[in-house]
Amino acid sequence: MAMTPPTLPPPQRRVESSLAPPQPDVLTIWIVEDNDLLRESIAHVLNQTPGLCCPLDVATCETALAALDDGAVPEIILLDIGLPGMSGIDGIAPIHARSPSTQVLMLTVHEDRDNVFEALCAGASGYLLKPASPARIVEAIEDIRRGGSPMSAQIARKVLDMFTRLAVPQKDYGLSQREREVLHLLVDGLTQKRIAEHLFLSEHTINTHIRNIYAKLHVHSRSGAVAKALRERLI
Amino acid sequence: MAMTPPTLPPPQRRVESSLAPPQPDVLTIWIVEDNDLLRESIAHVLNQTPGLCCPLDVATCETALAALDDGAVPEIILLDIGLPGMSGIDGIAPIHARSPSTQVLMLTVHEDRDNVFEALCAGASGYLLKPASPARIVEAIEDIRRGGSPMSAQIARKVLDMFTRLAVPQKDYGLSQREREVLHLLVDGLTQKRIAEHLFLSEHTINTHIRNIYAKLHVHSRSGAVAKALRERLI
DNA sequence: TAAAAAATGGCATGTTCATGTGATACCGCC
DNA sequence: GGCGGTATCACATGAACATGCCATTTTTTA
Repeated sequence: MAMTPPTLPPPQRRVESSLAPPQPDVLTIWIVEDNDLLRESIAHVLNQTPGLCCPLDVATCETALAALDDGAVPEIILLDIGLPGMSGIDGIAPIHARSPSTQVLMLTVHEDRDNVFEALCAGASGYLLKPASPARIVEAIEDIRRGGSPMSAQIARKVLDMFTRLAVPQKDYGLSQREREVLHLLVDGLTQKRIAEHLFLSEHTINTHIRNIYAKLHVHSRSGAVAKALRERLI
Repeated sequence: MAMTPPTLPPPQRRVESSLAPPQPDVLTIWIVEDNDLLRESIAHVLNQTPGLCCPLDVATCETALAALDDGAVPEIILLDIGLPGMSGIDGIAPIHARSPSTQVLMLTVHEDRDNVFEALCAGASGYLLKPASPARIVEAIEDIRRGGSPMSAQIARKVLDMFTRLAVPQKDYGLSQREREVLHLLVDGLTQKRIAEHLFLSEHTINTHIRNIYAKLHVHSRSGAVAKALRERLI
């Protein structure tokens, strides 16, 4: 089991107040992994690496969440996907709810593409295959520190596919600059009068623009224009 | 300049009809790169690698498109981002228009994140930093062959961010079944009257439903309801 | 430089909408 | 049995909208 006390002393002060010289840019990393050996070995690797620090390693999401509730804010959490109780995937959202700045790096045995992908969708910053060499672990953490998301090419393709599927063909209806502007305000729900006020124009002018937008988009109502604008990302 | 004849003989038959023993799963790769030395050196690497074959290397997109027009279908095209004339990014769409199955691997000198990202959005399958070691080149191509998208962790994060930004939280406004039905028809641009006809109900009833929808979504107009429905995927 | 496109403004009219204020009826549930 | 939610229907009214038809000015483009 995890050797974590039910309640933690404020952990983020531990680095600064420890015996070691103050390290302003030491990365605080937690590990959530139910395999005790693996967890402790990773923790050891991290604590041996200059610039990294692993003050907390636990076996369940619930324990880690409790620690977050006590006010600790790690930069990174290594989170096993296949945990007993609350799974790693389910743990991502509550972690981010408690500490939005914390980046979550998933740990997974096999490159289970669906699970990894789901984790990334849930907000994970990347993943690490275990067992990973110490070098690979540190490399992944460095990737994250530099604002990257370590993942295999296969997973990257999956994310990319999902992304480009959402990217709509982008038709061009020949809207002018002004018309796009008015359309944007239409989508925001403004009335003709409000749009006129907002753009310092006559209400009649806006009316004309709206007509032209309708003609170009082949619609006959605000709803139609708004729907088309949002669906085809014209705004 | 590129040493490519204006018109090509059907290139995809060259492998099978060559002196070498037939290789059913040889990958055909083209290179589009204006640096002659680099291009030829990559071509050399590819042709030296068992299972890979580079029958065409050219200096401009236009030349490659002409070759595609002649009916050649490479599995992969290595495409420089910074080409004179038509840029690599602009070349992706016409390439896919001519040969949808061809995967495009971008070549770029510096990890110009915006350009690379744009290329991926335009349909590229990954990218390769140049100069790349022969091993790295072959590795990237193998990634693609296995259905992956080689990219750095930084770029992966960018794609991931863009993707998760599109994934909306999915709030629940407590809409009833009927209300969702009406909302859907609203999004489709129907008037109250039409909706009433469509559902065999009184116009008054639809009016009431619309009011209730407005109240639950906290909006005061059709446009507002439509915008919220589309933006938050309520439909 | 002439034509085309965009931006601005106006008047008029019938239509549709948003909202206030009702009513009746059904259904699940504590 | 009563209470809350849903679904249905009704009348009324001022506001907003869609559309027809028109004119002037500026900017862009051929």
